[in-house]
Amino acid sequence: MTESKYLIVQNQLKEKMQQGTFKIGDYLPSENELCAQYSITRTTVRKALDELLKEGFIEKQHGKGSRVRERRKSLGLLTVKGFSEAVGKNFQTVFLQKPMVAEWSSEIVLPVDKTDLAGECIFFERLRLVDDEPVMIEKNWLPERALPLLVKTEFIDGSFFKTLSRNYLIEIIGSEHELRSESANQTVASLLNIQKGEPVLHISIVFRTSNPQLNIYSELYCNTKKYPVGNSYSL
Amino acid sequence: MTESKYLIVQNQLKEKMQQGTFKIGDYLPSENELCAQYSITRTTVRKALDELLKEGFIEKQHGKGSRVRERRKSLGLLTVKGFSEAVGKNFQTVFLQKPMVAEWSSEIVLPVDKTDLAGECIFFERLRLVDDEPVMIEKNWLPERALPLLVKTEFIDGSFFKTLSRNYLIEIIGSEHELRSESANQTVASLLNIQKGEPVLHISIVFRTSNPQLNIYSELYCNTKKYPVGNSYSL
DNA sequence: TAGTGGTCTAGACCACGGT
DNA sequence: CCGTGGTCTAGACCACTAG
Repeated sequence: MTESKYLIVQNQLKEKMQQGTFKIGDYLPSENELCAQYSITRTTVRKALDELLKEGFIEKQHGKGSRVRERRKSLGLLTVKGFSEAVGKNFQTVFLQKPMVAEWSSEIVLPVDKTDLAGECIFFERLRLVDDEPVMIEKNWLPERALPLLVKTEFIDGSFFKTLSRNYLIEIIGSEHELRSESANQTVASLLNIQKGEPVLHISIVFRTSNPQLNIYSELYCNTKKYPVGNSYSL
Repeated sequence: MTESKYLIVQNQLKEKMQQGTFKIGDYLPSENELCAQYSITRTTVRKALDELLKEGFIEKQHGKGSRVRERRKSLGLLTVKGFSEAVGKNFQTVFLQKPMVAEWSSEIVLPVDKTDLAGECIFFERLRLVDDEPVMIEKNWLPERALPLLVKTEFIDGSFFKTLSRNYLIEIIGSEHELRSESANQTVASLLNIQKGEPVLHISIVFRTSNPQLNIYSELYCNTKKYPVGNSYSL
């Protein structure tokens, strides 16, 4: 089965937006121009644009045109997307602890599966910075049996999720979150370069993956003063 | 301007689903049957069905038909599930301010549409309690032109979203969030019955609805000490 | 007024699901 | 096989935006 025409148009436009050929605020070619370019009818062009609209890539203005929408700039978490993909620019990740075998910690807020608790645990911890300012501490625990080689693996582009997908063909299929506003303790405060007692956003997550053996437990501590945590949902 | 044909079909089908003429799991009339019933072409029928699909009312099965979907799944964060559905038991809602005409407030964090700002604004504010303890302040702003009668409307089961769906046939189709951990100011602290300066979770939301004229702007302030904000995501 | 997107018609062929 | 939804064509007219 060959790819349908509207999908070709849709994906080519999407690529051009992601690659910067069409920048935020730019108008796409008009529907009639796209018809000509691809030698297809307006119905088909509109189908492609409707999909892009639905996915939040563009906005339409009657009488004017279709424009590339502004993307969310904040930390876009609480979804499947990790930090690397979410933040626009000037971000940096520092390992406070590279993946190592460790104990299951009582710091994990959400309930840990019994079967996970029964086995070994891998732990790693990272500090996320934007413009050289620390904004988030990220602690992760996961069962060793699911990813035995992780301790020796370099992360692709510094992204854990990308590494999971590329090297292990594992995808995130769901997650549970709990959010709390807390006063920073000494450790968190000094890492985030704030005063002890200042409010931080504490996010507890369990990621469910396409490998039923692999749950990922994360505790995040965010300084939201400059960079609020963002999320957007469509459909 | 007269209502477009696809909107007529869409809304009549929606009504029949809400009134139980079509129940969950039922197949809708086929596209060709709908064409005949309304004396319109398939393109127009499909436009109506596509909208219902987008809003989560139906699911389509190639070769079989369009079926009334099970209830909406939980969406992004805090989303469509308002407080009423989200918390298990022993909860209570108190109006601090019933819907009234007001000014667009600078308290709204996310950008307000120009067209919204140009018109009147309706505001209402509620306090949510669990076991008689206040846990969340919820402030809402929305354009008056979209829901002119809201100021006189009683909410169904105390739920704003349920009222939107049943009385106005409007569904939430997307949302954007920003989360911050903040120190409570005097007003927030006294309403939540905590000390000034204690950390609170501040959530800013824009809900997008199936009525393009209606965006809902919300600012939430949560005491997360006992009741963290939860969320789960699937697929 | 010219160009844009919004709606709609009346066809056509294909791919999928069940008989 | 038939009926379903999925894709697509080649037109048409309307409503909105802007010069």
